[in-house]
Amino acid sequence: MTDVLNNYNSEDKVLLAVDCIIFGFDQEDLKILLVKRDFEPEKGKWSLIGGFLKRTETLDDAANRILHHLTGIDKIYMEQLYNFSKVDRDPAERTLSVAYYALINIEDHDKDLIEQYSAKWFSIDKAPSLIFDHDAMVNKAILRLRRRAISKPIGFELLPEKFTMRQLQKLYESILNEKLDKRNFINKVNGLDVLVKLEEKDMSSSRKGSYLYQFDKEKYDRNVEDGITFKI
Amino acid sequence: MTDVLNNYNSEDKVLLAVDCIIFGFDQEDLKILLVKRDFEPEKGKWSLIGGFLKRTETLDDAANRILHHLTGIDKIYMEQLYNFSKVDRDPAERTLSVAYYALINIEDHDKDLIEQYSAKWFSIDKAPSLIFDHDAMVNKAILRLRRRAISKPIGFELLPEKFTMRQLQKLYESILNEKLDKRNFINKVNGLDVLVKLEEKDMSSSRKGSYLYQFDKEKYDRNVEDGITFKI
DNA sequence: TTTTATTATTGTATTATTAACATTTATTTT
DNA sequence: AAAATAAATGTTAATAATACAATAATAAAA
Repeated sequence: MTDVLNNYNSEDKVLLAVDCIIFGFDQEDLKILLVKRDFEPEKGKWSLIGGFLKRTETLDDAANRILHHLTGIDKIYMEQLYNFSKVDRDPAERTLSVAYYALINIEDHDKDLIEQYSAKWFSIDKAPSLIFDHDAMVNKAILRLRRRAISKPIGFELLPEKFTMRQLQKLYESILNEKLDKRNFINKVNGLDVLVKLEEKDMSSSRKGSYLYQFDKEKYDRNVEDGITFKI
Repeated sequence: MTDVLNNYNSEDKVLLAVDCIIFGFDQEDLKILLVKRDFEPEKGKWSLIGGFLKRTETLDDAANRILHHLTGIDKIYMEQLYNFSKVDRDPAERTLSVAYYALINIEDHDKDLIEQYSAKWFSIDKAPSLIFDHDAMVNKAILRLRRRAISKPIGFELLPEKFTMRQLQKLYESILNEKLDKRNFINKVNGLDVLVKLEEKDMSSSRKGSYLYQFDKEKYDRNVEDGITFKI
């Protein structure tokens, strides 16, 4: 690159990390996926799944590549969260990090495979403290997740294909970190008209059994567009 | 830095730009501040106010430094918007850009000084098309601004210290890009209990004159905390 | 001084949404 | 047959949002 085309030459270049906050849900708790870091600095400590941006890829690409490389998880939808840029956030070298977050259904992904990569699921409130500013990243991601959960129905990503109302409610309760009223929750969800009630019942939780529901992608897209609120 | 301390050495480094979407309001239109780019590539075209991150500063610092350097505007609150990372977004060299946005009161800042730096205010819908992906940045910023405007009262930043209800309504109408009902707007705003009504009147707009209002910072902080909605 | 023109100010009735709240039903186990 | 368990269901009250138009204050013009 010559000086004729640009005068960027005197500008500083930096390392750009991408760190992923992967949320999962196991019918009880909201969880995040962490890895034991296998290189210096902070080798051996728990951290978010992360890596470095390559010159030839977008941040979205990098996030997916890194997640795949460290967990085997493939092609999930991640959303950019924030750029963390404290000058000494990584003691080894000036590095900025772009945090990404995603929601996945724990069951959809091979647990053994994930553990084999030495990644591990932790309940949000039982997670170890993390390297660098990763705790701050997780906190920010939780806030974002909460805002998202009340502006549109979440569930597609975190629940199995078929789920009970109770499961959906538990998911919401763990995201919002508060108890919700059963009847109001169901009324609200039904009002959104994005679910189909199946004939099928889930018998695992009670004698009576509870109906299973499914998201209806078409209805979802038709009805959810304009930022409905889900405050319950 | 030695290999013992880290193994980042083989990682790519990139240029990181910071581009600022500066919103202003002149009692009529929502505006953005643009500059004529004075270096290659795309020299002479209109662009957002931008520059490069230095190794020794945070992104927030860089945004403020760049804004100050190009417009003389100092120490305003800017918020990080998004990191734009298309591989060929800058044809000259692999560069990512972190967009920041801010709201300022046009009158508060020396217009001549700003123009002297060859920066210029443009109404949102009359702005020229911009270099690279800057139009996409502006669009994203407008969406963010809209969401912010309905989740908490905006005005502090964009209006003069004393303003009329009509001005505040005009501001909202230009952000949301829709007509609002006078009476409902006023009722809603008064319901928030963040303004103080002054004795003083603004006589410039009518024979009757209209009362001036001021934001009450304390009330604002007390009442606005928990994400009230401003949907009107 | 009266009239006219202009913009500001104000309130109510209706509708929609949210919140609070407890009983009955289906089924299996004892 | 009784007991135990979790699921399913609806109403009322409170609050918030919306639609809507007449009156008041003043300066300028006649």
